[in-house]
Amino acid sequence: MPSDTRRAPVSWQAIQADVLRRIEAGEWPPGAPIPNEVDLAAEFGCARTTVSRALRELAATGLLERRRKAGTRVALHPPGKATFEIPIIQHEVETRGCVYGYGLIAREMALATLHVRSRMALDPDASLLRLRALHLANGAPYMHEDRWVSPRAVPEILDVDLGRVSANAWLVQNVPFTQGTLTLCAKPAEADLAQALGCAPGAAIFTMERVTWLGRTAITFVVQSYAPGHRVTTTI
Amino acid sequence: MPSDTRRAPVSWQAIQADVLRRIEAGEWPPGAPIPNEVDLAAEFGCARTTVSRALRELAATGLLERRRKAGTRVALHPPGKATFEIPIIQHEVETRGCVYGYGLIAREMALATLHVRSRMALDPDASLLRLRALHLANGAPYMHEDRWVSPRAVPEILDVDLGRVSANAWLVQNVPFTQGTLTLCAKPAEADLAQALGCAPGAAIFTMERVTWLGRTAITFVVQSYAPGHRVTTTI
DNA sequence: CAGTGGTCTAGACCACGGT
DNA sequence: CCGTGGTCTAGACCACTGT
Repeated sequence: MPSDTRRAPVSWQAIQADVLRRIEAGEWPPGAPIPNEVDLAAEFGCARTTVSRALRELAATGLLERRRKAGTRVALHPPGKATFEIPIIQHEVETRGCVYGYGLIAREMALATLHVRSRMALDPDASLLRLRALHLANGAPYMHEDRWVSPRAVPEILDVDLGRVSANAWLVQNVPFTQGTLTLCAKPAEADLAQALGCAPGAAIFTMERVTWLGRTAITFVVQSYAPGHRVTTTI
Repeated sequence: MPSDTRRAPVSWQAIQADVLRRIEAGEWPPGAPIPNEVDLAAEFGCARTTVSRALRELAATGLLERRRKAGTRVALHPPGKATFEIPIIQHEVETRGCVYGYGLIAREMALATLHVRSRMALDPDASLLRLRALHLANGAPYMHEDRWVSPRAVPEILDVDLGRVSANAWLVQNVPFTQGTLTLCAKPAEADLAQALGCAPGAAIFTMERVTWLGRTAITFVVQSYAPGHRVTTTI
């Protein structure tokens, strides 16, 4: 009976981890070339495909730079891309162990302002659904939301009872989006925003502005203003 | 002579684009299951591996949800992950068409505060290099940086002339990092920060706090406070 | 149990881009 | 030119999980 000469398969995660280890250990310093895929495959005793898979993600995150013929190098400028998830507010609040609450402040049809039109790439006569709402954590103001929705993109929203379900939640469950733009900044609280959030006028407010698109049609533009002290944490 | 029956290879990008198109078109609405890999491979006339590759990235971005046996569905909560690159300040300023400037305000060895120690996982007696610096755009304050560097992790930095090269730039070009934590928030400007940035005390300041790690060793902790009006834009 | 995604293989061809 | 990464294939086995 012949001996079973098959190796245990080598996982791409294992290779990735080992490459990371060598970089951390200084074995492959920034800027240094690393062996090509064929050699690495031989060293690890696996198919080249597997090495490729392992290195692809490292290159995607920017830790490695790959060019045909030139080979693969440890990036000289570890570019550090940060990713963070756009939260579903209710989940976010409940994750912090608080009771979530929601209140609709205003609902109206309105002509888009110039600023909104430019962000959503709309015609000058575009009429949008404008919503202002407050999200609560344990009854305290958590985030104020000023939202514009295009009924042309999402006609169904006109029939939704947005006093009960937040536009955020409804859109998330009913309209997929394929692209989005997110802008982060700090703003002083305007008088009415300060009143809604229950903070002093001029307080430093963390603000997220978001436009989401389905193909080439803008679905919604929203300015979310968080109560003072809000922090967003992500991993690089 | 037999006719050449080979098909042109089907690229995973093409499959990915087509899947996206169907989702955008509403053919596969949120929550709906999509055909399994074998069926899709048959439909596209390619190997299952190629379909897998196409769908993997869509699942990674959260547009699709995949579970063994249950199959693949269009995500009900398109979670929207935003990614943005940690900028090299000089590049960022120059990209905006401004002349970059840099000034070191203070350089000292100091015991880490409790806050810094906890963020960097340091011993109570850890002595760190503390730097305060100002980055300028066209001579105007652009960003104030309060940085702590661990000489244990990066002893070479003690010999660098940080009056000429910013710690940011030096670290980026000389020390790779494998992990990092980024916190974003809005803060009112303290008196000395307001003076450094040339703004009113209490102004809303966009702040990024960052800790970077090489393996399990914290390299640096930095609080970057941007001049009022700063905005960060990313794509989802 | 059985269907589905996850992964690995060995081989092949191609595209890019230094030399 | 020709080395390197990028990709596709056809087949196989495995891991997870809903039924």
